[in-house]
Amino acid sequence: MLNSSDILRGYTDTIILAQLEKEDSYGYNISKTILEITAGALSLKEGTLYTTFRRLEQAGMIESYWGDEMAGARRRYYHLTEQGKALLEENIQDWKKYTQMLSRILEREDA
Amino acid sequence: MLNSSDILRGYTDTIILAQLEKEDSYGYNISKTILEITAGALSLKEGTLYTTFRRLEQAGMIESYWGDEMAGARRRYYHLTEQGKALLEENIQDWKKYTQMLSRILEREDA
DNA sequence: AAATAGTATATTGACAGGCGAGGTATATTG
DNA sequence: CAATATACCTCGCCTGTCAATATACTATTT
Repeated sequence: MLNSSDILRGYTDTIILAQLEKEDSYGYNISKTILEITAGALSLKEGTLYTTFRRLEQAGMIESYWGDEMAGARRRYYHLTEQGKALLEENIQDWKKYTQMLSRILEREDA
Repeated sequence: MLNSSDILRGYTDTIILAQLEKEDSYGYNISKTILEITAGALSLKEGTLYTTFRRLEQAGMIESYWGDEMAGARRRYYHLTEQGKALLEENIQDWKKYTQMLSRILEREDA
């Protein structure tokens, strides 16, 4: 009943921002990276990924540009803006806070 | 941008089940308890609360009965079933797993 | 040369959970 | 008697996720 779609909800933004903090990247790559890190347990589906990019770009959190690959499929790279960096910091703080609260609610004395 | 509604999504069930594991309880009381534990940061809204009760009862995770209060407003108490207890255990394990994964994704070396 | 698989982006409509707004009822206190 | 607190319930909206679908280039196999 607790499924990964609902876990993801609210965190896709943060996950993407965190990836872009390391270096500029593109959809397919971010998607694969998350799959690797989580051993397949968490996957950003394409529909989610690209609608999230649109939302974050419209909000000024990321900027995009086309890569100059001479071979293979074209890639749209994303870059974290200053605003995006600030949002990431905020979201990570919030995440810590909420995790702690859920911990207080869910963890029983005997657990 | 990271709002509590999206954090909650997927966890309301688990939060309610966890409260009912301690003892039978009713909507208004669970709602207040969560507010207290989280110092107001997490609140189960009524719309959410009661639709969740319906869902969990239909799924056989909880059972309800009317309290026998002689005074005050009537209370519908909920009781955790064996199935519900099993689901709670499962959800808590999942929660730990997902938290760990998010931690791996979100926490940077410098953090 | 045709088929298959991998890389890569994008859009659409359906679905489900959370929530605001509305409603009902009882008890207490100023 | 008005306001506040306790207590329950329902309806329809909103938003994010996802399945399905489409496009296009490259490399490898048949």
